Amino acid sequence: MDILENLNDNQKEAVLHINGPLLVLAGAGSGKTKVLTTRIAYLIQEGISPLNILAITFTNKAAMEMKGRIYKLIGYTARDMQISTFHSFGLRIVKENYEYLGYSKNFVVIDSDDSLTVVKKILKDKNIDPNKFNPRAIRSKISTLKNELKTPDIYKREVSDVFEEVVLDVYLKYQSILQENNSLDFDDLLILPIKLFKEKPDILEYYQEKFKYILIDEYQDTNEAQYKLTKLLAKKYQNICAVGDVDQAIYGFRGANYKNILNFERDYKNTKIINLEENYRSTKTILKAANSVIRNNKNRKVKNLFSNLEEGEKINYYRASDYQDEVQFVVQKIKELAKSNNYSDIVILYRTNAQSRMFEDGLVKANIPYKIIGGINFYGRLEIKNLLAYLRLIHNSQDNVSLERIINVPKRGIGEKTISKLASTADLKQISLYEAIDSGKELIFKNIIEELKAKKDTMPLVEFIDLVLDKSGIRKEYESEKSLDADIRLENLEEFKSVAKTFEDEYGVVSLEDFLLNISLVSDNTEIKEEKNAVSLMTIHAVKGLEFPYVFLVGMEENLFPHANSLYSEEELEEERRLCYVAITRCKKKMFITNARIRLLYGTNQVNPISRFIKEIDPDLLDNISANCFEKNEKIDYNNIKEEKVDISKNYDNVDINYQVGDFVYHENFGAGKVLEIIPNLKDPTRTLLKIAFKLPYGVKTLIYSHKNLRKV
DNA sequence: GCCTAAGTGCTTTTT
DNA sequence: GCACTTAGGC
Repeated sequence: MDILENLNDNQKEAVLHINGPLLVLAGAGSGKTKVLTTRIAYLIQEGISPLNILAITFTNKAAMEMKGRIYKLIGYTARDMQISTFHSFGLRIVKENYEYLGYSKNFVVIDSDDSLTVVKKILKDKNIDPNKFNPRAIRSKISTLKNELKTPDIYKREVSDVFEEVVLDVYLKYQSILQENNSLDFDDLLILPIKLFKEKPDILEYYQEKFKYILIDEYQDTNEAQYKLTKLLAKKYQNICAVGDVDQAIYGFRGANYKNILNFERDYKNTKIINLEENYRSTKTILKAANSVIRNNKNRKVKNLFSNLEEGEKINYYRASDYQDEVQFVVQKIKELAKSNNYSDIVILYRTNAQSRMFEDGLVKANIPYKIIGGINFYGRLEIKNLLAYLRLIHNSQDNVSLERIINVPKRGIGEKTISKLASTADLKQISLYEAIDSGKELIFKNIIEELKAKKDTMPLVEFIDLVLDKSGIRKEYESEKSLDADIRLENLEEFKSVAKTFEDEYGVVSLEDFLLNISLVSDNTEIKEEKNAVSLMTIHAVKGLEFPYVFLVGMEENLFPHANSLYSEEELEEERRLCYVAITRCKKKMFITNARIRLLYGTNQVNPISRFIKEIDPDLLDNISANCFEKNEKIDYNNIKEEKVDISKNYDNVDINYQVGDFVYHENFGAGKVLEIIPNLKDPTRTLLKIAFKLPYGVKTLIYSHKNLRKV
């Protein structure tokens, strides 16, 4: 089989380039993954050992996908090469060099939840008011600093206000706590290898020899640490192939710097640059829409991405009355599509995870199978986190964070007092909390852990997990509760066992250590419940790299998308726009864009303007559909009226018009309505409220509202 | 130490 | 709407 068969000239050129730096600027849908995978296959075909190849992606999903495609091309010869995310690559390096880095063998990797817990604890110990200094903000600042490779020492020099002083203070303590607990956070997985490589040239050289051929996907999304890490590794042989697209840089918020890709030529002499500009994915209409949006970014290199596919259908744009209407529209359209397509051809994309729930409800009611990708993490569930904390503590008794989490789970009558007593003993003797336990109810707990510790290597993983569930009392607690909630938790624990089972099946006998380390980097639960034919729901960030024939882009309102937090920064706004570009370019055949006139957000009804991104799309490409309103003199069915208040705090306007009950009115956002009641405000007549019935596509809704944006008809 | 009720503040996106 | 925190009664 000729692996070069289906490539165009530029793609072929990229594949055939073996030695020396190569930069592939690959527009959306231009066959980027194809180039990467074929190139790897070609390298191996040309006699380069798979052991010498390192390919780095951003998500586990992308890594899996890439592996699969290479296997398809050249079979399992490819098994020996390293395809992983930056973080799992970092983990590998740390695992191979933990001693030099000052950790012991049973180190654990903590997730961002745990690191937040650590920050909160530090604030408490230092008597810093978490209401004044937001723990999340502090954690995220520390993470940013770490990714910028700024140690506390370096940061000290630039601290300029109280918040930063607090950050510095917490940062120092945070690092020492992690070290004491023999645990690393995600950021350490990038920084520690860099530290190692800088301090130990011989070790660096070993890895340079090992990974002579390096491929980096989504190079525009690398942050300082990732950039440094690659640079160190590629320095000797310069056989680095970076693939990326500046227009798809969407991780600025976590320190990614798209300029890394622009500087590639400067960093690596004699770089060969290849542009991939033909899009094989989307119809002309969709590509034009994407281009018309991204064109509004000032900070970009103009490029010419084109499609030779058919013109295609126009983009459907539906401006719904409210979120329920928006959901109904989407559900309706999905039903229509499902007549001649698979559910798996359809994706619903939103800006924030919080938006997923209402679509989930709608799909459940309509009996449409769906899967949510990302969002509330399987491993983030309480029962799973607790079980994991047990496993971690059994594995690493230095892990104070895990101990505190579960010493009283299920309830054993151990409270704050006992823990602080333990903490002071531990502090005094310079030992861990676990080691400090010597009496009382705590000792019973310790004995359970000791017993489990002794058994951990004597049985298969799944059996051991069962044992932990039994001995800890977790299972019994949920079983005796007999509520739906408890049943779900038990089910999740069973699910966790099947994760372990799959892991064992794949790798043979595995140690608790390997299992824990492996699991710490898996964040998305997509692979756990493999639903074959289902509509996908995910954030736009999560959809990067994927494609679907039918795409619903929902919630296209100002404040939501672009998100309220990014409205005041040109940089962030451009990132939002790139995000929109990513969303549109996922679509192969037909796209649907929706928004809602009233949106239930944070518990109140809000009214948001239409997203600027919709306005940036050439109107000729859009097919507008709007919600119907009701006719003058139409009878209102008062039996089925839902009454809702709109957040009217900003909506007062001077009142000149005298409305009367029964008047027909028209409102910019809600459409036609009828005045049902006038609610006077005696203190301030300009603040008179009206109770108005508005007709929405699925029924009548009553809103209490001011006069703003309202007129008589 | 546990439980409940009431109060508070906030929510972008991910490894 | 929610998760999270706090106060107060048991």
